[in-house]
Amino acid sequence: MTKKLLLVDGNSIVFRAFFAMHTQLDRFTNADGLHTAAIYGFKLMLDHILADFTPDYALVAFDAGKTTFRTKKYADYKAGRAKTPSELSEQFPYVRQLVTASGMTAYELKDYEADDIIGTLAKQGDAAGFDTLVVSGDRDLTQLATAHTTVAVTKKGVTQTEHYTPATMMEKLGVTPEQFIDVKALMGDSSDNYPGVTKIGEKTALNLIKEYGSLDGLYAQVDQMKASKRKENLIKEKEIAYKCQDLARIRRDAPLTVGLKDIAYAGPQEAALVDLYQTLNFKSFLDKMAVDPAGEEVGGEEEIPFIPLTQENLAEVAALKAPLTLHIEQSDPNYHLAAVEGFALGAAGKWYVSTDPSLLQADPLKSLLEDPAVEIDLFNAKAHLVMLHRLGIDLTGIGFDLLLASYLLDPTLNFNDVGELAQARDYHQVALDEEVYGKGAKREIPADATILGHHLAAKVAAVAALKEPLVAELKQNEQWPLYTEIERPLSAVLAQMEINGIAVNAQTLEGMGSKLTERLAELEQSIYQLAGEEFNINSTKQLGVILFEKLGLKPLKKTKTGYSTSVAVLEKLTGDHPIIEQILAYRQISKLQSTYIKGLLKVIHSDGKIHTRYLQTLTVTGRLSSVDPNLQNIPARLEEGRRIRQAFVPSEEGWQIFSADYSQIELRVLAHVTGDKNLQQDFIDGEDIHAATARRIFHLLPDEEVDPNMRRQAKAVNFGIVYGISDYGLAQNIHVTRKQAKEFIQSYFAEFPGVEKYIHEIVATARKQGFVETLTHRRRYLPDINAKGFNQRSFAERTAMNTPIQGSAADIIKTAMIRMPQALKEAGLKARMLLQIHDELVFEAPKEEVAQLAKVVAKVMDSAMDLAVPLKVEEKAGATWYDLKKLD
DNA sequence: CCACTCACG
DNA sequence: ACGTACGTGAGTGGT
Repeated sequence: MTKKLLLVDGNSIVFRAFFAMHTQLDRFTNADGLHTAAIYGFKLMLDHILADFTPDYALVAFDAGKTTFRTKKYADYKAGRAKTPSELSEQFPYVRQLVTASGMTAYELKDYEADDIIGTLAKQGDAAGFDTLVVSGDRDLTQLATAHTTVAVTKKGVTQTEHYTPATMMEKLGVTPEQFIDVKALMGDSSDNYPGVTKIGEKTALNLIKEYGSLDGLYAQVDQMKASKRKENLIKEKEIAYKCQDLARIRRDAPLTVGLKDIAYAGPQEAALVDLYQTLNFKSFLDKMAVDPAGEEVGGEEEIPFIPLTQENLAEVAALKAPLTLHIEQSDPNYHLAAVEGFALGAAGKWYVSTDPSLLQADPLKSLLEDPAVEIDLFNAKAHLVMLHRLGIDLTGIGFDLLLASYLLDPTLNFNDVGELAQARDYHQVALDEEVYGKGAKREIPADATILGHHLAAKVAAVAALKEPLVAELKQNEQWPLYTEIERPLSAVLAQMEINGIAVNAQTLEGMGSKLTERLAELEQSIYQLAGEEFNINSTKQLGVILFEKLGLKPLKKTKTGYSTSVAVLEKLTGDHPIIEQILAYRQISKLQSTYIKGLLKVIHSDGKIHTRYLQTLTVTGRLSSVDPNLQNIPARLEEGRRIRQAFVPSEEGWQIFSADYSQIELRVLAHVTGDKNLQQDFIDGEDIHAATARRIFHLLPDEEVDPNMRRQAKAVNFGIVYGISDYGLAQNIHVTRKQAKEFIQSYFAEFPGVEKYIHEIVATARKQGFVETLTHRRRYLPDINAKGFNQRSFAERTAMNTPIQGSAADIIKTAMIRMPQALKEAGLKARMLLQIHDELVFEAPKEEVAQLAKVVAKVMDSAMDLAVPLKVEEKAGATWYDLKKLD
């Protein structure tokens, strides 16, 4: 058997682990206040690799200190680096202990970096005929790849890696590992503070090395290059290039004091590991070793005890002391249709479990669930509200919703199951649904009632166990009011809207469908004729071949996998060939047919209505999303698609559809949060906001008219501001040069200085605290705000800007929604709220109620939050969702 | 299971 | 020097 050698770049992996777990920094400390997140992440990664690779020899290399032979040669190398935060540096000694306790050698060498230790040993490994795996968070190490050395670079997180061999490097970058050094020589490395050649980035560097083979090859022929700024730079900075080459090259001959024979992998040293885990308070790793935090042996996966609930002992639940914890297991994520597989309920460690939903409907259990004074804790309140409603039970006293709480603490984490969430929180007494039920088509409820019983009991136990820490975190984040006053009451409002559903006329849809089928057939024939052959028009791959190879049209844009055939591309080709128009029409109609006609017909329930599900814990900004079906993207912009809305009708005779939408809510929020006086004044004056913006940025005189093109451009600038502006993006959008776009933006900032100031401040805030917040303290972490990749960092910066705007607008409409049912009731209205589409609420109401409804709804929406500018609501009513006409 | 395209705010 | 607008869900084709 070939021997296997594992070489780990300790420093870079620990850094990665630290930043990957940065948002959870506070959760990972031991009893002495030592931060442990990076140690934890490092261990996860190590276990992953060891399980995967099973080495015979293993070493983890660390950097020895600030000075190395590189800094001695070049004073600037790695200069200007931010100091390692103390939360991280304090963890390194433990990482080394962990390495040793894991049976591996930890090693550092004066004057050398970890890279050089690894490079040297990898070379020795190759010479000895070993298979070597190098693991690092740094892509520079890919230069070490050979036929027998693979380099694994961590991707997002720590446990996912991307493997580089000479072959995959050639495929991905088009250069050999050796050539990669020369690429670095030209492009430099900003994090290590060596510049490379001016104006040469990764793309250009790769192309040059591909063309000339090497740095030497390039300079041998540099005189023959055609005259250009780049040529000048290359010649002028030849010395720099070679210096950078020297810095980038990892040494393969470092004077190591260990050799392969010294670094045999010894396997985990249990006693040392247990000791260390106890110091660090790593409960989950102790669990895995079947040792409790005090050092006592426990039976690894302890099953949670439960009491089978039956008709006979049902009365016992009346004696349970609130708060109760409840979990109902669904057969399917769609709780409007799912069957109840079983449920668990109890308090203080006493868990009753049953598979018989009729027990829920029997007293005393039913009364308990319907008693507003009895607090019920659970995971996903809305699902429980809907399912219990189907059983005729009106759940009232919701206390703690684990799913909702977790979402508010970090909306980027998405959990579908108690087990996933619990494990992420280091609670390991509950299995994943996937482990118990299997996944996909193989999913099955275990026939053994005891297995199911333990699993459901484990779920309620987990909800109960996680309540206190999550509540504490919400309070610490100033998010408790957001939870109790917005999200928790909202879940009941949403449940009611979903239960209401919206009536859809299937005949109307079918009628439209047959017309569309005819038109599709015509278009299809005409496209085949123009193409000269039959093909699948829906296949972008086949379409690309027809357009760009057979018909010789110009491929204007590429995607990862081939030619782009998106609308933007096709529109530019209109006029070059008659087939283009036909394809655009085909696309439009086929979208309507498959997504909206067929798609909606499939999801009409037996009551003739569509019952969507709003996902309350999905988006990172705080908006809702809608699934099964998505009722937030029913066509509106184009007339042909808009007609789909004719099928959405009131559910009762003599009723109408009524809709109220916030006008320009995001720009109003912008005016509020930036405090910009000019923007605020424009809203207070109540003018057309895009026209007002145009007046300002184009410096129009008071008597000059705003022409439609100016207004259009100003509107695009306004959108751009909300999205986190860039000249490039704006230029793309309104088809002007980047220079012009830049001028528009500068002019905008000159007119709205408060907005410019806000943008700088919010980015600085994000950098400092690691997250941004909305008006209600809804939070989003932005770990990439300090990323070294320009793209990653820029994206985080735009997000820092956009999230408070989009998220605060979501806060406002959510507040209005919560107050709506009460307001309708007090006004004695029968109207029902049916849909929310981000800035719009859709209702159905008796025709004679509409005028009064308009007043009530406007008042609730206007006054939802007190901003520095007025909120404006536009209202419409009509016989169907299509026929809405403005009121007033 | 991912990439592409396109529907919405 | 880098190379994009922010946030979503669904249908289809192709591996």
